[in-house]
Amino acid sequence: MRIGELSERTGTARRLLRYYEEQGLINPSRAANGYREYDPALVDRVIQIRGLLDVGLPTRLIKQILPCLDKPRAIHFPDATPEMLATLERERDRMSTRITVLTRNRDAIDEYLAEVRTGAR
Amino acid sequence: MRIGELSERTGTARRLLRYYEEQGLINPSRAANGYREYDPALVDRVIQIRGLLDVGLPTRLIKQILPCLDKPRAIHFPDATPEMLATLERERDRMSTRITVLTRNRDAIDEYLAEVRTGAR
DNA sequence: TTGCTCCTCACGTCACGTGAGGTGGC
DNA sequence: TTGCTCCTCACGTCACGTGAGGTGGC
Repeated sequence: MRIGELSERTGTARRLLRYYEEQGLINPSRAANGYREYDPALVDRVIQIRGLLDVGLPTRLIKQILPCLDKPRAIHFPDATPEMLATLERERDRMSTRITVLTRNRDAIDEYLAEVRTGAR
Repeated sequence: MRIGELSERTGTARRLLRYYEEQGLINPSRAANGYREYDPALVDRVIQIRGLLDVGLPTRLIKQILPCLDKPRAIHFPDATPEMLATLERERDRMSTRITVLTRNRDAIDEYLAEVRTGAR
């Protein structure tokens, strides 16, 4: 598929799809006219990239981590160096912390909204 | 307290505390020698700011939302315009989405780590 | 031709990081 | 004086946003 379709299917700006390519996270081929051609499998990949960026991981790290998270996983076991595993563990813990903080903030806003609604009117 | 202590207590770089001040999110007073003086209540406030930035809210929006989230809440009911409430609702929903995505990613990494550990050695 | 998508620069933005160069208090 | 914290610029970075100016296919 071309960049427009991938953009729609992943909810990601075209500019960013080109940026991720520039950073080496995806590698679309080119049609004869120069248009980028994306494999359908890249839909999931882009969504995953977005998720990891969302966590705060830099593209440099995502580039290293992505192959580990591909399936079938067993094939990629040898790819995982002890350093990579340590990094993943640290990041997983940071993600857990972020989930906690996010949830707390979300609930605070939610509570506030509930109070306003019962309080007013 | 001074900037160093606030930095340590909130896990926030000094540079960022000055940045948040520049953006109008906090307003420390000044000692005679020019040093910033922070009220202890700002510890919670800074943590909350970090949480909201973490969600992806821009400082401009946080500046508007913060007073609504202060306690005691009842006092601030009149502050909440319908527009603000709509904004808060949208952001709360976006936060929920982010929590879901984050949790899914965290679990994917967690699963991978578990598989590697039982698979290897 | 019109209207769509695609392309490549390339500058702007926002929340940061990082240092230079200097001051005040123990 | 030494060593700490604080100060104000001010440039750099990274993941974006936004447009200019141009091309290809229905």
